[in-house]
Parts: sequence; structure tokens; C-alpha cells
Amino acid sequence: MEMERHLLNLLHSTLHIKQIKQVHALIVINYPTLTTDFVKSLLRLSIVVYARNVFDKIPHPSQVLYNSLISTYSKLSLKKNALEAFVLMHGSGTRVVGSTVAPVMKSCTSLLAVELAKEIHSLVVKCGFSSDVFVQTPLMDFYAKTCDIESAKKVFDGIFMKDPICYNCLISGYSKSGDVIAARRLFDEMSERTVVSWNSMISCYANNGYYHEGLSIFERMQAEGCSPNEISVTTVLSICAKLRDLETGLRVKKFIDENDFHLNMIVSTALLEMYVKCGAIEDARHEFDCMDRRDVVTWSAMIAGYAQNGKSSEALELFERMKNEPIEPNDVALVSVLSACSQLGSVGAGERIGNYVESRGFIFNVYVASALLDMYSKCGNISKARQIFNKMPHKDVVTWNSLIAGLAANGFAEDAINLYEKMKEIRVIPDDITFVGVLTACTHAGLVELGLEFFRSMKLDYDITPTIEHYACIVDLFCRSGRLKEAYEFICIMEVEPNVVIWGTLLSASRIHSNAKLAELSVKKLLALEPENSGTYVLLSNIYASAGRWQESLRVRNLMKINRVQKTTACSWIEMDNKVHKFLVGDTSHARSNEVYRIVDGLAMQLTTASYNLNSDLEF
DNA sequence: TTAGGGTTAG
Repeated sequence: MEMERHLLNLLHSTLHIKQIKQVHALIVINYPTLTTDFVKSLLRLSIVVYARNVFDKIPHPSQVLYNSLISTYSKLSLKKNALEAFVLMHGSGTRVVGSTVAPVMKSCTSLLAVELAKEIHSLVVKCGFSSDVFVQTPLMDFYAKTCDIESAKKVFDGIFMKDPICYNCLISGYSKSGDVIAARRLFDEMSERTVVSWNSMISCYANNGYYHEGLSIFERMQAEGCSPNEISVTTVLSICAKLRDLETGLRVKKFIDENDFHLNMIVSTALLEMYVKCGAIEDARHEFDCMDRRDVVTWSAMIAGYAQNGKSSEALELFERMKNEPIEPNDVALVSVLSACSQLGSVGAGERIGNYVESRGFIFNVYVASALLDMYSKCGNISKARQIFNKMPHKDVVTWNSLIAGLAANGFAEDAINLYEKMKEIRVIPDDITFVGVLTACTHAGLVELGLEFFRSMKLDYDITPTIEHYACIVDLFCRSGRLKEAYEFICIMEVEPNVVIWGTLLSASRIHSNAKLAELSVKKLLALEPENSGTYVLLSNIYASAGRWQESLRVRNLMKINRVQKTTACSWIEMDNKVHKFLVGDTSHARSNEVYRIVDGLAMQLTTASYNLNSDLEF
């Protein structure tokens, strides 16, 4: 007996495979009755593959041994193995007990193994575990997480001694199926709430768009003496991000600092994200730099933050830096950096990332592939964009929208319209953005009647309420065909208030078609909408001047001075060999400024020779 | 039982 105990103790003092094999050999030859204990010891040490090999050679493993195997698989997150072992156990006729069912049920939930879960449910009923809260709760959680809220409620009702965990699970279930009222009713019913109960209720509100209600539960939680934990503040920060509420976000940050929660990476990333969404990109970067651990989510959030805030160069830079880290860029990081390349029109970097995407098989990811397609089309490589589209095995409405808009923007109006027809053929439902693309295509091709037809179809066939963008397309459609009167009449009957884009479109068309009356009207509307825009004042002044109305022209110039309107400096830039070259009006600071101007002058000369009137749209 | 990041138009 002494020797036997010694053998198993030996195992605990080593994890070396050679010694394990020696112990195993001794057991096989001299102590075969020790095999079950040997397997149990291995499982306790998480040496699960070896344990399983030995387990498989045992003719009739005991119920206890099956339990150890399943719970070890479950503990190590080897969920499929846990389910497979359970099926084996049940098939062998070994009696199943409550403590076996709980980990198996949890594995079913995370693997969404619906069939097996339902079989286990009937087994639970048959075996009479119905009073066991440790079996019922994971079972209810399964239904809650798979959005079968009716079944979850039934299981909940059948539980005799309901603890807070039961309530919390069902609250999450209601949250997932969007029934905020039912979740709140349950929450109010609870006689005893844990921090998880409060968190579940906050995230229920957060996930269903009731942000202010979420914040008020967070307040109440503290007022009632329940101390928020890392999960509470993370959820609340995500609410602040959604609400763009920097003030509340900063109050939460103070709480985080006081409680040392910033040591938690998820909390810090949520804080970073809150800064990003509130436009405080510098603070986000500061948080990023202060973090001592960052995972792929942290990196992606920062890269996306830059991309979303128009800081595309910074997004690209950070992506490059990420390559020196032991973190592989994932789909989210790629989507964000591709979006940055699109904004920059950065062909070189875009292609590099494109090659990476294709070589790593990310083309199968509809988000990444759509962003890639969009990048190519924005960088002017429409044939490559088409190629990506054709290669994509899964496409969603965004994919179709991206190529339709890309074709329209690159001058392939007919192809864009044909693509839209094909999209309808294979029954992908167009959305509002699809129609912006389609209408833009019609605008570019001068297809007024077809455009109007699409506009009608959008409302009639797809029940899409036109937004200001759609109205702007129609105004542009009339304008480009010189049908200014119809454009103006359309603006007058629009169901939304015309904005600067609409009046700007009419203005530019009025100038091209020398309609001083409509130009004057549009400019006045523009001035009312954005009195700080210097360009509009200059335009109006020019309009009066060219009509010989000098007094009025002067008055506008004075008005500009009174309103202290500054002319904003126009700026353009181009990327060459990974370097961005920036140019301002009249700027001679560039090292090769002389050459640049020589080329510009040459181009102007060529244009004049080709009988273009360079200032045609400035004159009346 | 409760937490953090993404694509399309204008």
C-alpha cells in the first residue's frame, strides 16, 4: 500500500513525460488496480491527452472517472471533448448524475449544441434532477443564451429554491431577446441582488439602447451600497462612448483610478474607446501609451479610433508598429487600417495590406474583404476592386454597396446600375446606402428619368424613407442636366430641410448655367446656414460684382469683416514613397517647389490650348 | 450568471 501511494505521489512531483511513462509501466505490470487512480491523478494535473489514452483502455470506467474526465475537459475549455466524453458515458449505460450535467450543459451553451442540449434536458427530467439548482441554472442559461426565452422561463419557474444566479441568468436572457421590460420586472422582484445582478441590468439597458436608464442603474447601485466592479465600469464606459458623454466618462475614470481598476486591460481599453468616441483622441493615445499590457483589441481600438477621427496617417503608423509586437493583426485591425488607406488614397500601403489580407485568407471574412474592395476602389484601382468582389465567397449588403458606389464614383455608371439589378436578382435586399450609390451612378450618367424611377422604387418597394443624401442626389441629377427649375421646385417640396450640400449643388449648377437669380438665392440660403463659411461670402460678392452691382458687392465684403469671417486655407497632399507631401495656396516651402509650379503652369497651358476655360464656372 | 475593438454614402 505504501508503495502504491508512493507511486502516485511521484507523479505529482514531476510533469516529465519520461517519468510518467515509467510510473505507468510499473502500474500496468505490478498494480493494475491502480489504473483508475492513475488516470484521476493525471487529470488533476491536467495531463489530459495521456490520461485519455489510458482511460480508453479501461474496459468499464466508473461513473466517478467519467465525471473527472468531463470536468477536466470543461475546466480546460476543451468543450467538444467534454461533449464527446458525455455521449460516450451515456452510451455506455453509466449512470449520469447532476454534477456531470452542469459542465456538459455549459459546453453545449458555448458550442451552441442545440440538439444535444435538448436531449440532456429530457434526460434531466427523466432522471429527476429537476430540483437541483446546479443542473437547472446551466440548463436555463442555455435557453437564455440561445434566445429561447420561453423555455428559459419555464425552467426558471420550475426551480424551487431560486438563488440570485437564477435571476441573473434570466435577466441576461431577456436582455438578449430585447425584452427590457421583463428583465427590469425580474430585477425589481429580487429580494437580494449581487453585483452581477446590477451589472446584468446595466448591460441589458446598454445592449438595447437604453443608455440613460443604464447610467441611472449604475448610480442607484452605488446609492444602495453595492460597490461597482471592473465589469460595471466597463459597461458604463461603453455607454458613455455610445452617448459621446465625456463628462460622465471622466467621472467613471476617477472612480477607476480610486479603485485601481485601470490595471485591468479590458477596463483600460473601454476607457480608451470612450475617449475615441468622444473625439478625445489624444487622451485615448495617452491611455494607450500608459497601458502595460495590450492585446489585439486594444491595438484595434486605437487604430480604429485614429481611422474614425480622420487621423489616417496615425492609424497606418500604429498598424506598422503593431507588426513589431507579438500580436498578429486580426480582422478588426485590418478593417480599420484599410479604411485609413481608403481615406488617404494611399495606394502603396493599401496594396501591402491587401497582399497580407489575401495571403492570410482574410478574403473569407466579409468585413475585411469589403473594406479591401472599398480601399481599392477609393484608390482608383476599380478592376482590382471587382476582382476582390468576384473572389469573395460571402457577400453582404455592404459588399454590394461598396462596389456599386465604387463603380459610380469611378465613372462606370452603367456597371453600377447593372450590379444593382444583379443584386436584386439574387435577392439581396438593398438599403438606403445602396440607393445613394445607384442614384450617384444615374447622376454621373445623366440618367434623370431612371434616377427618379429608383427614387420612387426606394420608397414604394423597399419602404426606405429618403434621407438628405438621397434628396441631394436628385437635386444633383436635375442640376447636372441643366434642369435647374425642376431642381429648385424639388427642393421646395422636399420632406426634409435642405442643407448646405443641397444649396451648394444648386449654386454650382447655377454658376455653370449662368442662372444669376438662382445663384443669388442659393448663396443667401447658404449664408443663413453657415455664416462662418468665408467661401460663400466671396461667391456672393463675386456674383454682385459680375452683375455690376458694386455697392452690394462691397456690402458683402464688409459683412464678412463685421462677422470676422476668416478665409480658410485650402490644402492638398499626395503620398510618394511612404512620405506625405502637403501643399497650401501660394506655398513655396516644398523643396522642389520650382519644379512643381513649372509643371502646374505647363498643365494650365495645355488646358488652355485644348480650349478649356479654366475659370468658366467663376464667371457670369 | 455580468465586461472592451470593425466595413459601405455624404
